[in-house]
Amino acid sequence: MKEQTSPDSPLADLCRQRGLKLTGQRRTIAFVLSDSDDHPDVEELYRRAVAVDSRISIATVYRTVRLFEENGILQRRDFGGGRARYEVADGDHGDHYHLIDADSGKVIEFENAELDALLDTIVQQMGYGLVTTRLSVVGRKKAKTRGGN
Amino acid sequence: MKEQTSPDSPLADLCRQRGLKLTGQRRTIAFVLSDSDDHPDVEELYRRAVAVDSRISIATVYRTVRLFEENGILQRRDFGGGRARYEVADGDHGDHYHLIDADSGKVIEFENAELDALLDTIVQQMGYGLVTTRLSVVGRKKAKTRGGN
DNA sequence: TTGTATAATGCGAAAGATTATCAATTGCAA
DNA sequence: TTGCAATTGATAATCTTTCGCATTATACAA
Ligand SMILES: [Mn+2]
Ligand SMILES: [Mn+2]
Ligand SMILES: [Zn+2]
Ligand SMILES: [Zn+2]
Repeated sequence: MKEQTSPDSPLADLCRQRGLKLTGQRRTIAFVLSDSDDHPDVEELYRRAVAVDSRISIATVYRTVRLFEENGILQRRDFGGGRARYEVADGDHGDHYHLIDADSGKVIEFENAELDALLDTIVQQMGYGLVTTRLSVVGRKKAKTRGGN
Repeated sequence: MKEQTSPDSPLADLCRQRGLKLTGQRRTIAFVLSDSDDHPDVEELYRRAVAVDSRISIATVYRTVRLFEENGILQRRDFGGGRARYEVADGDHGDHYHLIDADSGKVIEFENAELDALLDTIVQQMGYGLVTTRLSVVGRKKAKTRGGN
């Protein structure tokens, strides 16, 4: 008789690899995260998790998100607005950056090797080793056609 | 008979130029800000302001800091830690960036024209005009000498 | 499988930063 | 100097996140 409420997911496996106890709630939150390709805040994660398994409290989402971040499974982002937002940590490949549409708030990801290198060089020249880069740019869509949307 | 508690300052002049009513509290906060070359949070600004003129409440510091930011006089910074930090807005010259020492928390400013240009180019190529750059890097001091401090 | 030690959860309270409320005060234009 | 809208101080409210603690579930050994 199966009782498992949420399927396993890549993040659930990561959980095990880190030796974290895999509770039903964590499995559900891991599933929701694996299934997301945006940058939800805790409130939004909670909504998505409850839709999968209603036996979850927001306190556990807060706790799990923190645990996952401490274990390198999640990355916390700050796009302003006063609440933390989360996404699955980049694997091996380089970090990515975020462009926020000033009008819509939409978040657009981008990678740029030159930027990676330049930041590293700058920090090196200042006598430091680069630990973390916190970068997001806010932009406004250029009107390509007159009277454009 | 003079009653003016705080001297005028570059920021106080800016206040007038923007048509903002120049109250005693604002003059004091403007003076404190002009006098600072670091990145104080509101609590710290409050301390410094009270040292100059005790007739100031923290609510007014919050209000003033917000007003100044909305008027381009101040820039709000987020170095993590949950509280906003402030500094006088860069005048004409380009923005600067911040390197945070991972161990001491010390904030080191730097400018880099190549970085300015690269960010602008990247955003342009994505079809946007650059509005704001939010960038800070965390670094750890390289040991230059063995056994170094 | 069953039992147990331990870690995790749910719920509400607490904390910490910032904003809102509102009566009293003040800057400033007339 | 007056008048009045804008600002202030004190404090309550709000918002996000963390804590405390009794209850429950997981991992693991018997
Ligand atoms: Mn933030
Ligand atoms: Mn912050
Ligand atoms: Zn992203
Ligand atoms: Zn600075």
